[in-house]
Amino acid sequence: MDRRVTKKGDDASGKERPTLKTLAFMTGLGVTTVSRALKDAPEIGAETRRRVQLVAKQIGYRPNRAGVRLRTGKTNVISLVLNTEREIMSFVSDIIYGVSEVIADTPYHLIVTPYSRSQDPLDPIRYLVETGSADGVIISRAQPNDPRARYMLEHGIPFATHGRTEMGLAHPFHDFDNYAFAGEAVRHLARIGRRRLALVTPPVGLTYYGHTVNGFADALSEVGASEVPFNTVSIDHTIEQIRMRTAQLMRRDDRPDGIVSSAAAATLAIVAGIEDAGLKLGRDVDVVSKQSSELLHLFRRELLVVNEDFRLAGSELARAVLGWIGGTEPGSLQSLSKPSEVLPYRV
Amino acid sequence: MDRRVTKKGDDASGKERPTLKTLAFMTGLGVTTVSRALKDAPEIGAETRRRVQLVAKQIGYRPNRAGVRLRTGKTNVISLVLNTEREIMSFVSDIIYGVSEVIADTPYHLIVTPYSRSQDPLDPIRYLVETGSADGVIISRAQPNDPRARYMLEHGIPFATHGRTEMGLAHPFHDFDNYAFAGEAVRHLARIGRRRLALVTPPVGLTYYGHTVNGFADALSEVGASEVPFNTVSIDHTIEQIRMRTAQLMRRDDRPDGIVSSAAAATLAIVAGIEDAGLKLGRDVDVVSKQSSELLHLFRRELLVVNEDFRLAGSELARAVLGWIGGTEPGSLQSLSKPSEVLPYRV
DNA sequence: TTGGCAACCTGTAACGTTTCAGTATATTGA
DNA sequence: TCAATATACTGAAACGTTACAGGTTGCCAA
Repeated sequence: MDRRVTKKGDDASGKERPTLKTLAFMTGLGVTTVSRALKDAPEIGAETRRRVQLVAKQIGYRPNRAGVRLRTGKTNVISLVLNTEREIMSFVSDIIYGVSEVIADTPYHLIVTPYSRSQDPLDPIRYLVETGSADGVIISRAQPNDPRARYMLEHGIPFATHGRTEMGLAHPFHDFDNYAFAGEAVRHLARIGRRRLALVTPPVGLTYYGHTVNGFADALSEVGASEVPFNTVSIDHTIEQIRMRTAQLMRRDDRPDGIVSSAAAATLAIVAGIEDAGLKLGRDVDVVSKQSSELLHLFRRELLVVNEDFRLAGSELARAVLGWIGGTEPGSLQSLSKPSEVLPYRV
Repeated sequence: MDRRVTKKGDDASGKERPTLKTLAFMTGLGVTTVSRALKDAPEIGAETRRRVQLVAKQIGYRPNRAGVRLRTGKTNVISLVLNTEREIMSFVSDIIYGVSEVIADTPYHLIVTPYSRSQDPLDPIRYLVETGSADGVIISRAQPNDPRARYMLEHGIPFATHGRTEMGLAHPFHDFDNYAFAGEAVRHLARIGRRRLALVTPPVGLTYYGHTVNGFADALSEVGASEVPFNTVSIDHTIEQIRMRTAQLMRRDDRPDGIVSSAAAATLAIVAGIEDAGLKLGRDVDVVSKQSSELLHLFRRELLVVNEDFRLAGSELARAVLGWIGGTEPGSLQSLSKPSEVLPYRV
């Protein structure tokens, strides 16, 4: 079955989508000349160039992606690789929009490549590399020793990671300064008189787990507060688990009077746990939490929040991959975003 | 610049990605035969077919997308078109995962095509159709008279809408039964003694605005309760606006004792507004809200919720587009999902 | 024996693009 | 004046795939 409705020939009539051949016919030039004229090649006369570009614009010529891709191998695709189970909800939408903003006026398309719990996180990456499905890749949940980053470096495909790695290899990344966040959180709690602090960590194994834990520990000793260990949960646990274990913790005699939480969803559970234990937020205990949308202050006005902007992260990551694809030194495409101040309830 | 690192020739050695030519060389057959053997064409001998398929699997042959696309026009791409400003956060992530689940074991890729406030919603659709960038499209925020659906029908590109249209034209859709939701909500409120009800509607202009309003009105007269008009906001308004106007409403003498909310984010604002007015949820007023993740019960235990499953919506929409692409009658690819019961706080 | 036919396989062309290796014309240098 | 050279353009080939229009072989009926 031939997909064409009518035979086109060289006549350039009809409603078919224009190709280089159409342009060549209309301008009376060769296909090669047209192709080069459109990309401002120097060996094409200035007038010819303008003429071709004018006609191209007039008839709305758009290069055929399949043609380009087949010939050059360039896909004009950026792939965002996401974990279907563990990714934070607002992260997904914000980062997509952030990426979109940046690639909107480029020829790039964004494809979303998900993988699930059951799979090796390397699987989708291998697929992308082996099939050459993308010119660049964005991954999240970076690990200190990240096999995905290593694999992509080995195979020479440009990528950017959300979060840093610690492999001594330079690659683009964007990260939120979680060391600073945890530190600020501790200092703020200390400032309002809290001395016994607990931390609800990021998932063990991700790089920013370490950053957060270190920021927390360093600030603790700086302000002379003490830590109440709370290693039984991380923000990757379910709402129910976090809630239950927080309640357990808060019923103990040596319970904390301040908690630092690395994610908004976990914070909802933490607060529920606190209240399950019959305690009151703001009186018996204060909680500082990261959030990426303005919801926590509506939830409990007593919550102390620090904002992390995922849309910004998306934009930065997109800029970074595009930069690398465009030939910029990967080591220079790294950015770290500083946390906002700890914000108390605004009336 | 030629992208190939080494000249391949016909020798099938090296680390290049295998093509039909490679397979042809290895099996000693012609390229055409290999191509047909892989798609189980009847004019290929049974043994040859098995042999080719075996070799193909062994060396991990994967058809080149650009080749197929160029030759056949088939992109193997589904595009999800999203509004960057107005889309509900959890909607984006859940629907993406829902779609992904379905296309995971197909050759399809998912591309996300966003558009913003400033643009005509038809723009991205036109782009997709004109450039032939996708085999199928999923759109959200369906309107009774939806120019996007009309355009795609006219241009013969398969699509599915999240929400129904009312143009008398058959096309695939998935929708949540918001008429039933609003009705159930009203009946539940009546059952617990609420008589003066207000509705926070979906965005005016979307089809499900009408469904919701009608379900609300019909149930009101069924149970003999009265409506407190609250037309100054919809769930597309900002948190601040909803909060402020809810507070205003709740300070009036004729304030409602029951509110039905069409979205979780709006509900947070509504509750804040209620409390701003010095009233207490569950005592002075009850609120029934739709939600798509389990957060509202953590927020205020007194909230009454109905769950809407966006991941399911994503799966259904994907199945629908794929069905249409596969030749199924579009009119038969329609589904409506019934709301859960109104759930009070679970201990 | 021969013609016909089924079963199985093959080469060529085309999709739209870019690159390579030119060609034709005008311009320059001596 | 003639050759060398720069300028402006061109055709053919190739990327990997599929559709079309054959080609060979073997077998059977006449």
